[in-house]
Amino acid sequence: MESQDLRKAGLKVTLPRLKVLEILEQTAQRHMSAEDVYKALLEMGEEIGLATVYRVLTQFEGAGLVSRLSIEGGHAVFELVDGSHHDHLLCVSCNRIEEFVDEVIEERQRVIAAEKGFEMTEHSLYIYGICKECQKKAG
Amino acid sequence: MESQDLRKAGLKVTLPRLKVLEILEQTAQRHMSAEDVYKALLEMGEEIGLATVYRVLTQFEGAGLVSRLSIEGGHAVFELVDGSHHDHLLCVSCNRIEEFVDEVIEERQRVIAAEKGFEMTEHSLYIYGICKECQKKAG
DNA sequence: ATGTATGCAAAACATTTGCACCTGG
DNA sequence: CCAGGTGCAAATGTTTTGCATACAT
Repeated sequence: MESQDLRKAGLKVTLPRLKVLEILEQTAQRHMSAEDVYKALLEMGEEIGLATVYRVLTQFEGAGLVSRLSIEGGHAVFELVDGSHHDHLLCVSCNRIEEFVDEVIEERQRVIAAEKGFEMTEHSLYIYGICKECQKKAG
Repeated sequence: MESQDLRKAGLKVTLPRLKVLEILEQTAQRHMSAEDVYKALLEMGEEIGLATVYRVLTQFEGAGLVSRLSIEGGHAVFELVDGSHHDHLLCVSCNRIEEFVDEVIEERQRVIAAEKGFEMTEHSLYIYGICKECQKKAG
């Protein structure tokens, strides 16, 4: 029951919010831009404005339901939060996104922030490259 | 003689390009947005259009003279390339940017990319936090 | 000369906002 | 009923582009 998630997050349970959450949960593609979500809603037959999609995603981010990736190249990409922190590997050729966790890197980041006198609030790590499939295609 | 750098990069030596390069080299602030560079040019009395600043910075990036940081929050920031790779620490309160290099992280990234079958082309790592000075101010 | 580079204004783009209307609790 | 949510269109902020003019070689 997703309405619980919304209520828990202090958000009124409305149709647009439920539908956006549904899209994020049910779409195979785990990482979606606001535009992607908007298009998915249209295909689903829901008449929800793009501005609302942006508002809802931003609220979800504030509520910790969703996190926003800041990838190179214009538009933001969102993913459902599943509790576990992770970083991303992006294929520059096919835009596939994979996730990984590396405790060694996490620890080094803490050490570096401490050395520089920073109180770390968050961090973002993206590795860009060409995935296995695209390497094959390119010969 | 900066004109050499431009010629070496395959760029015709023009006044706007020389001036932008000069700003990047002589400004205390190592990390500048296009707008920052544009304002610095105006203060210097140079009548160079913002569009040109963008074009020049993009060409410099292509030529490897400059690198573009993709920081959260809208506008891109540029820095002169000095040969050494490094990552960044950003203060979310005063926007100060510090640099660091960590060979352990570099190596782990290579390993992770290899494990996932990616041919790594580049990576970006930003640690966000509150710097020492801002911690003091905030009490 | 002549192929590029520049300046300006307009376009493009992702995202945000103002406001009248609608809706969930 | 009423605070809060939504849709639409217009505004925003950054970056890009078309085109006529100016410049480097």
